[in-house]
Amino acid sequence: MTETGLPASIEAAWGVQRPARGPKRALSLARIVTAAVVVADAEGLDGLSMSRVAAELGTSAMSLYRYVSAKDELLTLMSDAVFGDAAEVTPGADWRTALTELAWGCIRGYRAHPWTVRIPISGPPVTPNQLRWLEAGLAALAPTPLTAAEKMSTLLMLSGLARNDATLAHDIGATGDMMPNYAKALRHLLPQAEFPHLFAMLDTDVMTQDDHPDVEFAWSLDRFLDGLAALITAKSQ
Amino acid sequence: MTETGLPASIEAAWGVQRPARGPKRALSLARIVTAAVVVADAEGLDGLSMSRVAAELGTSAMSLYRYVSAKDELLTLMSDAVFGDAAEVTPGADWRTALTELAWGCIRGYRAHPWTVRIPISGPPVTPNQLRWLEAGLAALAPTPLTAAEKMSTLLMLSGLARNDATLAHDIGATGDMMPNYAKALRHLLPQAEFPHLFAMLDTDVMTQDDHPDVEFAWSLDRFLDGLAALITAKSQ
DNA sequence: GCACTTCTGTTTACGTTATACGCAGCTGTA
DNA sequence: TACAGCTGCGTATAACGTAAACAGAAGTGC
Repeated sequence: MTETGLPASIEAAWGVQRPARGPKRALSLARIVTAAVVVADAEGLDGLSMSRVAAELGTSAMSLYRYVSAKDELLTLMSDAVFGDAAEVTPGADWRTALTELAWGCIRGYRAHPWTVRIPISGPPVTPNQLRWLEAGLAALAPTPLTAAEKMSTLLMLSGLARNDATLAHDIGATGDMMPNYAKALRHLLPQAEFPHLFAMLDTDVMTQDDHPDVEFAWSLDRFLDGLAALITAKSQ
Repeated sequence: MTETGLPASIEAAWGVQRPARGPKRALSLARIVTAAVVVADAEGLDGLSMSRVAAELGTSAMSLYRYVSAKDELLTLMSDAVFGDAAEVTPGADWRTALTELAWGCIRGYRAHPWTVRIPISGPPVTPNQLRWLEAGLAALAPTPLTAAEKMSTLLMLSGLARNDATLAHDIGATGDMMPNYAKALRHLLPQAEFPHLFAMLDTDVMTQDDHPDVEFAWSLDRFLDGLAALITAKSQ
């Protein structure tokens, strides 16, 4: 904790240096975070232990605590690192295409590093890439007649939409191979009288045959943006 | 694992009995789950250990493994227990009010037991209350011209919306007391030149003064339902 | 009524985890 | 040059989930 009330590692991520006394530092926060991302990519979030990350860097687990005061902080920084290029928007785009690009930027990060969704959100956004994404979203919404609160709600919902899609793709899709079994299990277990619509759904190939996940997210995103567009045009009159 | 390929505890939740040999069972799955919910309510998900749940019931930790083969299964059942009354819809309601009620049913569960959002989704829905909720949603959407895939996408998005709202309310709202500090911290840390819109947002009271969370969710929900209504009327011609 | 089987709760133990503590040495400043 | 403070590192600790083995209880078949 420092003057800002934020953990020192977060400040370090923003480039705040600490007084340089003592021996040269053997590691850096950036190296630790990238090593942790490598481990998580290879072995998942369950395989990510401080020892494992330290082994990747050739040091001991406790050395990392010189840079990060708890594992949660490392997770927060890992989560931020994943969204390095999620905030890039083609300049001059209207709000709808800009928001679409921002949403797909999130999806890109989630698809590349699916473990990200398992990291608990530990508070309001404070890391550089997260705030860059927020800034880009606010810039895109600046010309619209939405109130400040509505802009924030819009962006919170947008990122939540992406996170939700990634969660489903990761956790349900992981067991996607047993989807045929899934339908069979439901048919055995459910009392058909109480679940008529669900039984009808099992007969279609919707449950077993998964669409390309991008199609599903694009659909959800378009529903939301349609609703938002309706509000914007209504307020523009 | 049994014939359905599902864990025995899940089948037990559906009322499948096992052959009754050996001593009388001292506990029941339902008692274990409710005890675990009590513990999680009191001490959060981090404070929920098998020993802690067992202590709540006056037995030892290993006893629980006669009913649940892993902690994850217990978590799944806890998550299901929270949504006991989320699937209740006033009969005869049109699709929009029915979906609204279903969404608020989720929110009710999340608000009462915020730790639910931290439980990872371990697969497609298989527990009774989750499937009841799904069935109610499919029933509400039955009169609409949406395709089967679109109905599923709609309900997946609806539950994701609620989950997202709960996640934000829980993780960000937990640190809500330090929200004034948050704005101050950002002002200190961010380079203003790169974050003009965010700085402007900090001057409003949107970041610090949090609305009643229900307002925010209602807004998000209405945006989505507006977009869905547009699609439905377009398809109805 | 009795052996056998099956299921019960419990005990013990193991492997991992995050991380608190303490030490020895390096380095920038006075 | 002295020293204060920070460095990396090894060790130690407490808690966790759960595998394996065990003694006893309750049904089943003869």
